[in-house]
Amino acid sequence: MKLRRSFFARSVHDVAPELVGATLLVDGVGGKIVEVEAYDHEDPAAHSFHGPTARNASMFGPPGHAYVYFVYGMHWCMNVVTQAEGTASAVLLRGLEPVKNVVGRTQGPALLCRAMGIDGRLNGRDLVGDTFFLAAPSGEEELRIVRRPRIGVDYAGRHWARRLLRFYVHGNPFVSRL
DNA sequence: CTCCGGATTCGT
DNA sequence: CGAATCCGGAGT
Repeated sequence: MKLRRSFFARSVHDVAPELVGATLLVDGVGGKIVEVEAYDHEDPAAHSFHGPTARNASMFGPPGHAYVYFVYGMHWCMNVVTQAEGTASAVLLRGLEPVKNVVGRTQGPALLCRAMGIDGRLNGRDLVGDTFFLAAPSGEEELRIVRRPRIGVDYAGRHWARRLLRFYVHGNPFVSRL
């Protein structure tokens, strides 16, 4: 079942864990999301924390759209925008299990984007579409979800750095790190 | 306008 | 642990 707008128009804390197990399709390339991180609109680690800019504009846009950003001068990372338009929270995709036409490694936010052919062209694109969308988990398989602190956000301060905002499938080999 | 450093990855 | 390599955001 394709995920609808209403799925994304909720708190990022509800959406993030539910995205684990969902399948992402990008122009014929597909993979199952096995690791994500939640970025709350009040989180100092969120790119939206200091207000809207040209770079993070799509985070402030309507839910169910992609926020794709360029980092370290060489990598693309993709987020799924959640909550109401104007409330900039998003879910970073960090690990993906190849399902269809995926070439290369998918462990880590940047490798995932490279393997799926995701780059700046998809920034701001609607994820509730025909060739670009997310599908809910089958429901048949049992998913043991692990909650852990996020990767690389120590600068956000103890409180936010320690929060369990990283979610992944227990034991899945496509999770970026243990 | 300059400067710092990052939601990373890879090689040493 | 440092390099690669770009640009947003904060400070001067």
